[in-house]
Amino acid sequence: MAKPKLDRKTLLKNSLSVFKSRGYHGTSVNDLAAANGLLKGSIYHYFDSKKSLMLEVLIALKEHYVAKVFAKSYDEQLPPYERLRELAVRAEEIFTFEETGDFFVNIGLETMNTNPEFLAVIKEFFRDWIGSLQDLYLHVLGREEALMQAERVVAELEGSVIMMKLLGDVGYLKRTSTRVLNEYKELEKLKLKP
Amino acid sequence: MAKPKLDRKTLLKNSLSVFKSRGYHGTSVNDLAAANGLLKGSIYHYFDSKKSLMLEVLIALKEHYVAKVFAKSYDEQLPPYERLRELAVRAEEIFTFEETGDFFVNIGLETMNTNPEFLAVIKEFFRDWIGSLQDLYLHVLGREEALMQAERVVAELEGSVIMMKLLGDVGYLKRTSTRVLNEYKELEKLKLKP
Amino acid sequence: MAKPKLDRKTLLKNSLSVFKSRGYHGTSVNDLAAANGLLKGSIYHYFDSKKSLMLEVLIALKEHYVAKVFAKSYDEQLPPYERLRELAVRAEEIFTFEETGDFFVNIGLETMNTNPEFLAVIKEFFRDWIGSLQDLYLHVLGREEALMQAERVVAELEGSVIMMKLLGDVGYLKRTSTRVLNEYKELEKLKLKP
Amino acid sequence: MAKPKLDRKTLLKNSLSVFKSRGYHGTSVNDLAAANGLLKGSIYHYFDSKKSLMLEVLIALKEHYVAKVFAKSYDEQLPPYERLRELAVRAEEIFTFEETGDFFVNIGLETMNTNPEFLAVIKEFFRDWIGSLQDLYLHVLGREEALMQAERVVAELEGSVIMMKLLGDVGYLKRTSTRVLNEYKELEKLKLKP
DNA sequence: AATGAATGAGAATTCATTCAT
DNA sequence: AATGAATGAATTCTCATTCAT
Repeated sequence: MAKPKLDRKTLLKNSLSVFKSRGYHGTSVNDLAAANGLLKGSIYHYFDSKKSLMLEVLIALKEHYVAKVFAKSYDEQLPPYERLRELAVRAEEIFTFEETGDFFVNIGLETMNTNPEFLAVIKEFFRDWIGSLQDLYLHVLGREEALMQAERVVAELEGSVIMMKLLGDVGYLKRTSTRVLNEYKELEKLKLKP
Repeated sequence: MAKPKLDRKTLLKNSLSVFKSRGYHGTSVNDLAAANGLLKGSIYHYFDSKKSLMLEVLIALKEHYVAKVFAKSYDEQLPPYERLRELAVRAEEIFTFEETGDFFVNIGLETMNTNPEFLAVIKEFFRDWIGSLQDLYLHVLGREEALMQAERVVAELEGSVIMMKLLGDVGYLKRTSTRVLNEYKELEKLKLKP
Repeated sequence: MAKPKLDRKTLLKNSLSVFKSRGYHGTSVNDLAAANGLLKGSIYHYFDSKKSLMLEVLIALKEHYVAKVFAKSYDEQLPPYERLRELAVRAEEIFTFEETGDFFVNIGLETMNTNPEFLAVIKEFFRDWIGSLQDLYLHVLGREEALMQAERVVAELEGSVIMMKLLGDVGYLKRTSTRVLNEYKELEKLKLKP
Repeated sequence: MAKPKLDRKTLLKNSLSVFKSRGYHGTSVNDLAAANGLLKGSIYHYFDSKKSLMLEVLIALKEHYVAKVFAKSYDEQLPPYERLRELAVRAEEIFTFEETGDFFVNIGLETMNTNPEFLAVIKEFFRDWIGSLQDLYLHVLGREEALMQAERVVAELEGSVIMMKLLGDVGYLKRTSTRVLNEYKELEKLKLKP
């Protein structure tokens, strides 16, 4: 009774979606197997442990963001403001529809004390995100200020997403990203005629 | 074998401190009993279940904030800016030293899907906090804008605390609260000479 | 549904008898619990792990031998030969009826590579046994020769027990202990008129 | 991906060496496959089950001893004492370097209660060994005494090997085989001038 | 012949909860 | 009130075995 040939990508995707809705501790290996149409023991064909599966999920997701989202920041085809706008649009989609954006925060907070190995990947995710934003802010601010601004924007977005989730109010994120974009425009103006 | 009578307040405090450092699922009833100098079975003299204990902890903590922190907003003895400053100072203390501020976020995110009964209390906490800030912003802004501003501030603070925790960078929160206070001052100026 | 109050001694005895007939790996925690009239999970009230239970069984058994059997060697009430005879009689009983004598060998061989912590206790058992025999041989031999003789006797007895077990022939042990006793008598004679 | 045709002999040899170092229960089918450069599923092309593989290993090993070692006893080219010496030398090599001599004892003790089918082969091994020694002792002793002496020697050797293994003392075996040879010489002398 | 996917039973262990004392 | 024994369901993980390709 073999066959269906489950490729790693789908497996990670299915697992991610379970982890997303149940958290790390709340997800059992049984849940993960079921989400992949397998029986409990069979998941160990693909992974050594629940821990290593989560780790791979985190890494894959992080890499997806780096390649597909944060990369926009460095797209020389577009003017900086447009790049920020694209980032913002993508972020909104991700957070609102894919419900994936706060995954790193959720898992990070939940497992920080019990599974520090996850934290390394999560930190990388945020550093990459901040780095890509800092790059955009360098067009309108000095090095030091650009970093602080990037950090602030990430914190604000994450804060918004969390409030959105907890309070069930979809407006938060929209308002935050609009504000960020407007502020960027102001900074551009200031830079032109100081 | 001192029998310190174990009043409800200490019991909740001890339990809170365990939940804080281990999360909900990560905390065992054994941990809770031990933190109170009891053996596992004995804690059931005080509570029906782990769930109901957590619920009571959340409620007590929320009420503590309402009475001791958010109340500052309505303290007519002080000018609005000073009230905000007091709130900010307390918030910083709470988040940085007591590590309690993000408790609601942590537990909320961890248990949202598995224990929705907690979410009600968590929502109340945030609505109260936002309400108290809105009251302060009403001194310098219209109703609608004051609400949005209050919501934004809470989101920013929570975002900062989370980044602080995950990235291990203590600066975030300090900078955020400084910024919030400065912006308030700007709003006060704007209002005086429009 | 609590009560029966299982004392540690019976628990160890029951566990020993399961380990004896099934070996370490062949014994499941379920077996151990059942042998004590408990359900699987309940055994963890008494022990941290299967490993630590086995360790305690080994230690208790070793101590029993030291106190109840090997002690005979030092009994000044009896002449040396009589002490050896008592030791031999007890050994025969132990090996033949209690089927316990080769427990240390069995477990030692089975777990040597996987659980080296057991080996320490097993070595102590054999060193104590050899030590007590050496003491008896000191009455008729020099220090060095007494040790070698003691080691030899232990090896012979263990060899006999194993052959007995594997080949199902009860004679082995009897013959070995008879021979050991006779040889001791010869040594005594030799010493008197050299 | 060399396909070395994997003849039965190598397969059994590789499997033996895994069983030797991990025991029966401690060896997984995966280990056995890996030791033969195969993947788990593939080993079932060669064998029905782990059990039947072990059985074949035991049989092959026993036959090897019969043909290559015990056969020495019947070598009319040599005087009896020399045959015993050759046997002793080979035994020492086997026990000390190949670590194979106690394999029958190890597996026998470990599986006696769970896999009695192995025991038959193990018994044959010992009976053959004893038989070959008895044949040598018939040159110097009567039938009954020769058997007892042969049994005793085997028991002593096995006992020595086990003590050697458990206590990590290499001297045991050497001393035992030297003693056995000396005693044989004494018996020869006794027979010549009674 | 060899593989790799899948199985399903069973392993050790954890844990919230109950209850007689 | 407090205890400690017991439960039983759930959890992570292992493993011998099967079978389509």
